[in-house]
Amino acid sequence: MSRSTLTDFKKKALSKTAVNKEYQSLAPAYTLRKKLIALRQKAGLTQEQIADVLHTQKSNISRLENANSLNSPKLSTIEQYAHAVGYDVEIKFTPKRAHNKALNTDAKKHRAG
Amino acid sequence: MSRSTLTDFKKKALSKTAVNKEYQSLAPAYTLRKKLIALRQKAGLTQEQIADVLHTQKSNISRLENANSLNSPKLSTIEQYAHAVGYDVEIKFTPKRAHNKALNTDAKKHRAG
DNA sequence: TAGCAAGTTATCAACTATGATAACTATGTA
DNA sequence: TACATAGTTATCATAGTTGATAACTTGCTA
Repeated sequence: MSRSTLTDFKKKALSKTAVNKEYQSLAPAYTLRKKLIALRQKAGLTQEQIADVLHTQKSNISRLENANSLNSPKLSTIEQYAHAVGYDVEIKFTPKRAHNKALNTDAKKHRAG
Repeated sequence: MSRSTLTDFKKKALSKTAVNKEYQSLAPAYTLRKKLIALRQKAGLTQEQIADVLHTQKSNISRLENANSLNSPKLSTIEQYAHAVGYDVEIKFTPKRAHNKALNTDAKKHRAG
């Protein structure tokens, strides 16, 4: 296992230009969901507890935190989740980084896990 | 007229807890749209030019920048817009500020127009 | 006046995120 | 073993965003 699977996934994802575009939008989604989970655990809440606060179901919270990344949540959904955990949401715009160069993580001897 | 209308709106909005919740979500939406417009103008692009890049229509761009604030865009939509203008999107979570206190703008002798 | 560019608003169809329910896995505990 | 908790996944209906077209306003220019 290890990283050959991930490498293959990247190659496939980058093979087509259209898919490449979608792949690029995966990174922010990933970091978002990791942030959501981190905030919730930091608040010491379960998915079900957040679901109760937001008057929804724990399955929906799970989907938001851990989706296929094929869907993109609404901004209001993120805000509601954030409020339930005690945070406000701010959208920051940073100058766009280089294109596909940034994806050559494997060539950099993979320092990060 | 002048600000009595706005005051009434706030009172109405704050009268019910449910509506209060929606009202609070207006501020982030406002700042977001202002940011979007600022970024576009900074890039020297028109709504139609962005629409072309994203393969959509200028009316949709206008709606995104200047909606009733009754709708909440998808995160991917914001990201696509940002990319068209040369920016990446990052979602920041800041500890939630105080609740309704911040809404007592009228009591502060309304310094802003 | 006419014409053009930029942006807004309204409308409807198509797409998709969300709400809700249920069944499932994994873990811990008695 | 049984039971409970936490989280995941699948499914469908509903709600809401987006796509697309058209008509409109405003400002600028000839």
